[in-house]
Amino acid sequence: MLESHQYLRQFSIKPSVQRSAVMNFLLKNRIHPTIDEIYLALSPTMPTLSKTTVYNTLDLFVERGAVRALAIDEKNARYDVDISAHAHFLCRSCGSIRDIFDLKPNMFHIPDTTSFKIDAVEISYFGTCEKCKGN
Amino acid sequence: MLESHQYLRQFSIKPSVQRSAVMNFLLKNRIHPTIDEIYLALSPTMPTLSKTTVYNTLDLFVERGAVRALAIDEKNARYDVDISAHAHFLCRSCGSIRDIFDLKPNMFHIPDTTSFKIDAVEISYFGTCEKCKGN
DNA sequence: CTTTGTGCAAATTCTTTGCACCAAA
DNA sequence: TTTGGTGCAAAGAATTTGCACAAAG
Repeated sequence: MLESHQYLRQFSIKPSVQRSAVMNFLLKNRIHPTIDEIYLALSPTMPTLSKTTVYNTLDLFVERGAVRALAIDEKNARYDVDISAHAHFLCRSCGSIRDIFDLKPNMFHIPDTTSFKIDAVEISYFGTCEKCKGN
Repeated sequence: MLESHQYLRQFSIKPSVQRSAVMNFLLKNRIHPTIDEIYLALSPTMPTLSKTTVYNTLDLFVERGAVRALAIDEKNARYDVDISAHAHFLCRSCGSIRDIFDLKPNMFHIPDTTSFKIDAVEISYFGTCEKCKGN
């Protein structure tokens, strides 16, 4: 939890008990969780935690560049602490998301456009994960 | 409108007045519209049209492969009649979406994975469009 | 007739907002 | 104190569901 505390400072985020707990969860659980998953995971040990705070916290994290908000899941917002260039795979059946690191770096290249300005790329794959394939 | 009628048959979709109107709108307005935009555009000339029907219709179109549902916009579902391989650009400021066709075809290549099964790719760019750049 | 499609209203789900209280500097 | 953070309850927005009626074959 101390790690999370320090980690937040790197992004000029003032650590609070709640913020450190959320960041700690993100760092230890690389599952691209939804707001609800984060809330449900933390509320047992932090009974006073509110979902509003989880929303506020992640908005702040995204604004400060500490986490990426993913657009891959139409249903819920998903968050990723890994801000390096990589793609994602969403299982349509169970909704789990996994990282895809082994792509050519040029896939994440941002095209040079004169008319409009691109500042981010997101590469998403969809399909069925190994667990769901069997069913 | 007759075109839309024929177009739907290609995807084994039984044309109804509503379905043809929705498909006609999609074919003539390549703006990756939301459900609401489609509904608002059609309801003046089809006063009895309901939003439920627009939802049902697009679910059917997606299921039959006649349109693609885009995950690029966190707020609303967006639909694209162009099912060829291409990427999208979302303007964070005004929410407009434009097509990006000039990408290397290998960007849309689906990686061979043994464990899980990929069936679709989506490449999304984010930034500011020319109109919004000025403001 | 029988099956399929449509549309209303209600319900659900996710997210945002307003505001009062708490905590840290 | 004063500023910023938290959390409750209510509001808002997008989507889904249940069901009755209409249309098509």
